[in-house]
Amino acid sequence: MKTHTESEENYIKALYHIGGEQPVSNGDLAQRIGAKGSSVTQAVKRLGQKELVNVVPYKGVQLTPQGIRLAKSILRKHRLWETFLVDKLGFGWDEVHPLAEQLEHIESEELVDRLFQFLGSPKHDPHGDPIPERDGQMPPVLGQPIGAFTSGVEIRIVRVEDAGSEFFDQLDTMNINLGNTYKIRAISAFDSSVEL
Amino acid sequence: MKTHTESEENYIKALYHIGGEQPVSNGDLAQRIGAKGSSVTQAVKRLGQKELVNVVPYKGVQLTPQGIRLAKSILRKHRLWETFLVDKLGFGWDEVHPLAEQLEHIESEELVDRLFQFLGSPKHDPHGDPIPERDGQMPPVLGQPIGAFTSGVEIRIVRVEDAGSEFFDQLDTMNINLGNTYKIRAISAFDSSVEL
DNA sequence: AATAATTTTTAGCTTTGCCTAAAATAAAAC
DNA sequence: GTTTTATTTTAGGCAAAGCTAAAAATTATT
Repeated sequence: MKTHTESEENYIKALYHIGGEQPVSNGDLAQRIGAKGSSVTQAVKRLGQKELVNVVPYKGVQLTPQGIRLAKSILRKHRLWETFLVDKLGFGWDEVHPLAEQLEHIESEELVDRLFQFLGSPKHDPHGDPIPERDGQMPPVLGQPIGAFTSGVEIRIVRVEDAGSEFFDQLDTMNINLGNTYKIRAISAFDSSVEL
Repeated sequence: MKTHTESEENYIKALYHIGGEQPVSNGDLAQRIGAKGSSVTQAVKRLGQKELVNVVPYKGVQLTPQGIRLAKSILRKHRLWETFLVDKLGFGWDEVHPLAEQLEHIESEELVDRLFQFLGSPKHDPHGDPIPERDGQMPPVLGQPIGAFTSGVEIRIVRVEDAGSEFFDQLDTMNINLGNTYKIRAISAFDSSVEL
């Protein structure tokens, strides 16, 4: 596995995040990366030459099998580091993302393997998201969307999907935490917001 | 504390390693970095504009107080990560340098503080080198150079100075390890090599 | 189907960081 | 104290990544 630049890895990650194995538009990618469309056009051209993506001009970009493998290995590192930061260093689960974003670019197979061991071979990260295995397999996603439940039912929060830090802050001030159990008190018919 | 590129940090680190607070020649720096002299000239010019070094053309480069502070903070991170890799992940003390070289560029004061705590506030890294404190103070250097002892004396190895991996390999095959105790059997008058 | 609006690409510029080759300066040797 | 040698700097190139502004292609609207 060759060595990639941080920027390249960020594109691969973004691609996987937005579209998974499906094609993604230039615009969506640009927005996610936080760069202008013209920069993205160039970037994906470079990725295309490295066989990490297939590019159809004016149509979209799609990860190749190689690209998917890389994306998963980055995700694996990201989620392992998040687990480390929370479980071992005592960070809050809602403040580790930016740090993991740096750590995920460290390259060393052995480091990842040892970290995995050290953390007790976790299957899910502190947000409840599945950690890809060495071979790219994905553990099952935990739980069900909160909208699947009805009023009065008791639920335990096992996963909070990727969201902006404002949402995390809100959960924080509302004292809602992963792992806790709540009872659904009411569900707004208007905007589907849930009262716990 | 602004944010610096990885390359910049590598120059600062190299400068501190070769010359400490003293000026360093373009050539020495080039050799250490593994780049050509012309590249170094440019690089130090950039560092000069950021007030990290003082440059006297044709004469040498010297770290400013700011530069020294940065150098120490990088060294602190480097040595803390090495400690982590050895103490927690079980790496050999002679194989962690390249990894620490990547990890030392992760930027987060809080991460460093928490890591320090997690490791039990260590004063020295796995090679026996002092870990700079938060404020830049340096714990005392352990032990004395092996040349300071005479034949027949019992010594314990507490520190192995920065050396190439060939030297580490040699120690490995000779079964010499940090922390172990040995008796000096003979000292060669010819090349000062020591038999343990 | 033709025009308008949106999206994507191309063209050209900027910075970082490295390179080679040539010019300038400093150090060493005669 | 010149001259030769070694070191350092300048000049000009190249690749990665970003930008803006203009051109081209696609999609949407009448």
